[in-house]
Amino acid sequence: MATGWQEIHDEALRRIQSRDWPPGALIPNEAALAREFGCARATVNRALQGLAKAGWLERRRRAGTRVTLSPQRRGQLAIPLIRHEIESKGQIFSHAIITRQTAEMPSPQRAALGLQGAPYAQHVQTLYLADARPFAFEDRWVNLAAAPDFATAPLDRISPNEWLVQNAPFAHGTLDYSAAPANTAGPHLNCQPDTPLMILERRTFGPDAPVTHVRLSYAPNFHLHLKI
Amino acid sequence: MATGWQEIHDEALRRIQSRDWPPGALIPNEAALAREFGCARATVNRALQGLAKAGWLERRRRAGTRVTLSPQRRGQLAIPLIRHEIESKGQIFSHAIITRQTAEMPSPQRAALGLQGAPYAQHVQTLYLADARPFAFEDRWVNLAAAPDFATAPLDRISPNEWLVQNAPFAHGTLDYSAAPANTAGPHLNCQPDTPLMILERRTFGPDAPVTHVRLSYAPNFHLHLKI
DNA sequence: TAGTGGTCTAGACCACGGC
DNA sequence: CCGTGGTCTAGACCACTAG
Repeated sequence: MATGWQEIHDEALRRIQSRDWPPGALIPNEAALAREFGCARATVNRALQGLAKAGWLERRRRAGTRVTLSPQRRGQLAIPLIRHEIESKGQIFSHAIITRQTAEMPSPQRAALGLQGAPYAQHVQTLYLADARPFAFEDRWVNLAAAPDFATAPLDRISPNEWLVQNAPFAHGTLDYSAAPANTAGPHLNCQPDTPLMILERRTFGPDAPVTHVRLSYAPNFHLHLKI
Repeated sequence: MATGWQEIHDEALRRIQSRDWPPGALIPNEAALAREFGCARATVNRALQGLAKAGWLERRRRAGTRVTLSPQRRGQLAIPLIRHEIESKGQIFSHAIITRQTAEMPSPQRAALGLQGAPYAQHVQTLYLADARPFAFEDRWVNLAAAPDFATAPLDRISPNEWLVQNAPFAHGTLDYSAAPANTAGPHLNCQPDTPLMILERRTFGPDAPVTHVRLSYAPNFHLHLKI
């Protein structure tokens, strides 16, 4: 049996899920619940704020707390390093640099990152392997203005993915998953050009400037798994 | 300029991202930070708990608070109703029931839901449309033992998706995205059987029993978008 | 065992926003 | 206006665990 604010959290969630507090209903205010549970109002507040953040409740000053009408569930998607993703399955991780060159960033990537002008960038194609079998093919452009040291990073020893995580901490970014034919990534992943693959396009922004644009083609049978 | 616990949260995050507090480092304890910011320890605690929950800090009693070595970013993936997903893009939502019949649940779905025996279930195939164009094709099995009223749900007026959300609140579930050829969903989505599609397999469990298994084939060009 | 974070309390003030 | 949730405080006790 839980005690403290978690107990109130769990009991409130039970009442919501059991429709004891039906969707859209106003629930008792914090002071009333504090009396009911025999605790301070702050303890109730903590419990209810958690439920509100999780989407079960909607709270407004003066108007009180209501059960969300159609709770929109949120999935927590962990974005691990590819190395960790592979090692957590008990497989051996390795990577191979296919091409690496400094060049002007092409238009599509420039546009995706919102870059003006023609910034110099480094283009790296990398194959990630699990137990020496292709896991994903990565086509990456790095804005050298935001991460100048990347030009001399020892990518034979540390993958571009991991180097950037460790050396170019970022503030925010976007992920975009879609399905597409393997096309030119096919040969690297030992599949036909028309094989459906999961594609991840990722844009990463530092505090001041865009850092990198990545297109990652996962080998066939890749699954993106979430719990809700 | 923020005030209160958010100010401390933001300042701490700035110190982490700027490597003022480098990865792995021990940061000052709560009492010291409370003195620095001129506030109560509870206020510092609230700020740091938020950063810990977001993965930036690791906190342990007696050992203190450390900056996470390789912060694993988490994406928040909202799981909207398909209707809301479409309407939020300014399109008109509609749906059409393709098939609907009560039958014994087949093995793959039974296994996915962990069901023993041969429970009766309802099998529904639904096409979801945005502006009268195919958006997704759904193949769903509903465990009638967990949601008996589904057998008589007016699915011509409310989609299976929405009916279940409103009438069979669930405790937890799993989502599984992958890429696959359209196959038999192709004709419904106006594409060739070999067109790559994003597939969502979803399992939903109520407090007591498994509720439903869904395989959703999204039309071409569907993108799953996340911010991190 | 001693230092750290986790939590609770009783009270207070404030911000918001129905009415 | 005034009831509601949001937050802060000062202090207290507890749970955990490194040393």
